[in-house]
Amino acid sequence: MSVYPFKEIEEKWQALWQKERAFSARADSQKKKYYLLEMFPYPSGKIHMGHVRNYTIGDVASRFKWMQGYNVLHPMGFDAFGQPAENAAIKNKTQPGIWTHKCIEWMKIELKKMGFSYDWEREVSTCESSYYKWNQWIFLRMFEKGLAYKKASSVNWCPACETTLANEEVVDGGCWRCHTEVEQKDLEQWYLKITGYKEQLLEDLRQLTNWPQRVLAMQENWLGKSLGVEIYFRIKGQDKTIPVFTTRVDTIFGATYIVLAAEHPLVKELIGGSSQEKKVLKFIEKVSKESKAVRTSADVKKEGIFSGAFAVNPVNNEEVPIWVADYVLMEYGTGAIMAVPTHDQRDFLFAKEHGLPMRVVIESPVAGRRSPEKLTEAYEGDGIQVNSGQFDGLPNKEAKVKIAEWMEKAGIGKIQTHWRLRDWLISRQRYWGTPIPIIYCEKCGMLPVAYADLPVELPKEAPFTGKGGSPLAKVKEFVHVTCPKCSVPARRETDTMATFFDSSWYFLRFCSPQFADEPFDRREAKYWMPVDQYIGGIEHAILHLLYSRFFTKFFKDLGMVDFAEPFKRLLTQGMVLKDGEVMSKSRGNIVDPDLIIKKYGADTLRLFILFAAPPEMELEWDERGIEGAFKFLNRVWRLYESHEPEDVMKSRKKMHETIKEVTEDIENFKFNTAIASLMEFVNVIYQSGADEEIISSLIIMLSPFAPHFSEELWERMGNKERIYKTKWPEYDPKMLIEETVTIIIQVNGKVRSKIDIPSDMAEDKLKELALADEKLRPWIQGKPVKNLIVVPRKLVNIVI
RNA sequence: GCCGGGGUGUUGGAAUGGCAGACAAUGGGGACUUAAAAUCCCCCGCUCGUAAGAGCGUGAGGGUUCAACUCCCUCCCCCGGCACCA
Repeated sequence: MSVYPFKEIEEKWQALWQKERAFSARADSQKKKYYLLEMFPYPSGKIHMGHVRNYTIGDVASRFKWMQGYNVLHPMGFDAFGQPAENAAIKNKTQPGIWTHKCIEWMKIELKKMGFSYDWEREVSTCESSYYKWNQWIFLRMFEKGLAYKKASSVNWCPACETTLANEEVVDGGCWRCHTEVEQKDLEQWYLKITGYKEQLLEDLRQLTNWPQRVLAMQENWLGKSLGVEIYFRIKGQDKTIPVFTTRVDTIFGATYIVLAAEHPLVKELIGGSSQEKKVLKFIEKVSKESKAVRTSADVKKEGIFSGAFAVNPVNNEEVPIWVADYVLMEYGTGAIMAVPTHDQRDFLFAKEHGLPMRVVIESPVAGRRSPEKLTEAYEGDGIQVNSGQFDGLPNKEAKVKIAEWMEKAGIGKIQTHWRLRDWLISRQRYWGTPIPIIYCEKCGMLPVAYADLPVELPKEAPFTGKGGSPLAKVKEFVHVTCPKCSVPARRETDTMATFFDSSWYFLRFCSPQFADEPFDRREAKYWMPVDQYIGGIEHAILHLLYSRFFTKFFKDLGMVDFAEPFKRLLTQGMVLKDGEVMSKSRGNIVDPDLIIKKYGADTLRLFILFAAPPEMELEWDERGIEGAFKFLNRVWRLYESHEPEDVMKSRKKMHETIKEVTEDIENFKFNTAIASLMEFVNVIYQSGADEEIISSLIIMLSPFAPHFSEELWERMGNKERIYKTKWPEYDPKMLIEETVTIIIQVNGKVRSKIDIPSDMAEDKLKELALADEKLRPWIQGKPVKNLIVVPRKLVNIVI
């Protein structure tokens, strides 16, 4: 088989692009900028198909924008801090820094083999002190503003990684990295007050019209804003109230008892001296030994005990018993609930178990009025208010608002907004991360490191073992400092920052990667930002994208940027599957991109991965598809070797059509159909021949997809200028106008005939022709024509 | 349960409300070849039919329309996010 010499060609052009600094970008206010960014990788040492897909999608867009005359910023770097490097270093008895640098070098080689058009002069690695210095700088600014703070609380703890985790890093109750079940631990830790931006984070989602719906939905879910009412239940015979929180204030008239969490501080006061005291205390002790998981598990029976006290429902002054139960948790809401057994399934089960009263207050439009005794489960749906005083007869959704407003006015409740979002825990008890720039002095307390003293360098060596707390705490030279205020011996903070801190602003650093005064040069950022197109995996839909949005809003408040959202458009590419499953080491179904490059070349791999599915959809790996892409490139290669200038009118027309389609498709990231159009174009050229112009346009349009291949043919055709600098072709709209068009003729919407007519034929004439069509005779003969619809240049529908 | 995205040939996937299945993969046939591979050309949704052709067909059922994969309603299934959050 004679195949084109892809190996030589690819090596040749990769070297030339590098030598010519082909894709280095410079801010230029005269030129329209385009900032194209793909999520930078963690330097594992090897690229996988997910990277190949992500970066190929970006590369096509980048090359296309260059050719359209944009000033393109297309940088690449490495998210280089993090646990895997530390674990690998432990395993291989080396230093994470050494290991990481090696990985970066290997990875760069692989990325270069793919022919990606990066501006390598802007490369950054987050593990360099020239980068993490600015993490510390940002942290200190946040500290000044009260947005970085330390507090003791119950935190997520991964016992395998021996470190804390942010809420966003807990997936299905397990560590996002190693899936070990996460425990709760009481620790004093550093937090970032992301909740200070919750309203904006939610509000600004509406600006992000070019983000995928599902990402917006996931972020909205995560922020979790819910409207509710805090209701005050007076305790009978006492001058105290119990606040409860509800999102279903429409069911308040059905609240027949209230429940306190076992840990609720009021419990002990309520039972003091009562006959119930001993029993309740015993119950509390029992509950305190149960884990949260058991208490909130759906299949474990809810246990509880009557406190002996009563409260008064403020809407109807009804006395209701106060219970203590395990299914109510102190962490949620106020640690106390109003129980509406008819309209909340948890309360229903509890009430049945303990023989508590029930009252229906919302009538289902389907089932109608039912007595509580007949209920087999709570009705949690919508309906009409009953037994609800002046609100009877209202739809519950309406009543919800009215009741809330009425209660607030009467001073018996307060409308409240609850959020799911919690502050971001950033302390990690690991070595390979940015040191938190804080000093503790026995006299002066907690002090920030002075800006002039940044960076706080991560010591080159530390006794990291993955066990036994922060490794930095064991490095004496690191820990022991003198207090910057009073000069007595003091010690440094020894936790490091979560690595998501590093990646929350790297897109800004790329604008001015060597800038030495601040994290980024404001003027450069003003020119390049926001990112016009961001591309990455859906797995970052919450974590990284939410944190980056938060940082951007913070920079805006500091006056460092003048925009609130960092990423204008977002594309989340689908995963690469093999045999219907995600490619992963543990499944053993990985296809190594390097082997494919060796066998077929990078251009073939790029072409296949773009052709096999639209970017945002899952892609099933198919070796035969690779063959197909390879065959296509060879077919184009032979075309160049032997094209004949025959009667090329047909090919020329097709050329203009193809330019239109490919241009529009690339703009809309529909690369699979863009490639399909190019294949059609080649098929037409095989039939009808081509001249220089036609071949040139084909090669140019192919170049974002298969850049080495196209560059080579372009040169062989005698062009001096590189193809990556060539102007993207434009089509002539006149060439798209057909002289004759095929008209579909339908009878009652079914295709019965087709005719070719001059495209400028008058409508009346067309109608006449259509009605006279021989093929239609059996269908319309003897039947009156009721209606005749003509869609110009497309079809005629005869309604009979 | 709530929110979001999907469901089209043997397969990956195409179709501003206007010829369903572009382009490819698989399969079949032909040309070239001593032969094979490669290459070039042709065919390829299902049913009936020698054929011409007809009927059916985009998860199911309704609706709107001259015309529905596309818009509306009800339902089923798959994927993802959130969830005993009061």
